[in-house]
Amino acid sequence: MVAYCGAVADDLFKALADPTRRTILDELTEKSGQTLFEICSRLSMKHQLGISRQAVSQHLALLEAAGLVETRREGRYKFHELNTAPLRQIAERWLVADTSGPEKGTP
Amino acid sequence: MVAYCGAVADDLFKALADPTRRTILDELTEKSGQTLFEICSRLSMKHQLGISRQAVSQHLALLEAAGLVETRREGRYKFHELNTAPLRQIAERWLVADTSGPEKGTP
DNA sequence: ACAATAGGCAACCATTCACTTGCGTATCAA
DNA sequence: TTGATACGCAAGTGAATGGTTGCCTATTGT
Repeated sequence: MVAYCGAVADDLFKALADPTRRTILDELTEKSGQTLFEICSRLSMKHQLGISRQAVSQHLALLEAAGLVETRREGRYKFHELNTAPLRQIAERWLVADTSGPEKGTP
Repeated sequence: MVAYCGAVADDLFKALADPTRRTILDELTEKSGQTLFEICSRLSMKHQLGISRQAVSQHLALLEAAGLVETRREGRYKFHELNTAPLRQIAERWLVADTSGPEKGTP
């Protein structure tokens, strides 16, 4: 089972590489099911991010491609919901059978 | 406690954004304490990565800056060891208090 | 019907990034 | 000492990335 090593993992890690996208995930964690404008407002108000609507839209598209965000349309509104499932693969890739702390200095 | 939201997290996620660096982490997971040339050989042999020594060195520098790799010199050899500690922050950031599966379709 | 709202598409620009190339330094073996 | 090994530093290059601007479509309210 090496599914997480392919292009899917690439999309996932690339999506997480940007601080703005991580902040969007934070916002969706706090309140899932927000519209584009709602996310824009929160980024501007709470995080002082002077960013255009289109920029946020592109970020959301990347997050959706990575499977971290799922969308649902209702009329002219499009709601964005967080999906944390892909995140579970990350830790499992390198934390396999290693529940101990970091063994730095040889004791 | 928002330490994982700062520049440290930025280094961490940027380090994980590259597939070659993730492969290096895989190799160090399999055998920790490899030298630069050893890593180069493995990338070339096992993963068919036609990449220069300097490129690998730069990747290792990034991984070290992210705290994922720690080094130790012995003579002219420099051994690279994996440190999985920073990875634990990732899951904790968005998987907080959500141990259930992904609730996609409402059942 | 008409205007306002919510969002999408595409081109362009500036920066960053991965990688190479070339040279330099330190350690070890002969 | 001489040469080979292991690694570091720095500049340059091409591609990818984040962001903006401009225009377009669809839905909603009056």
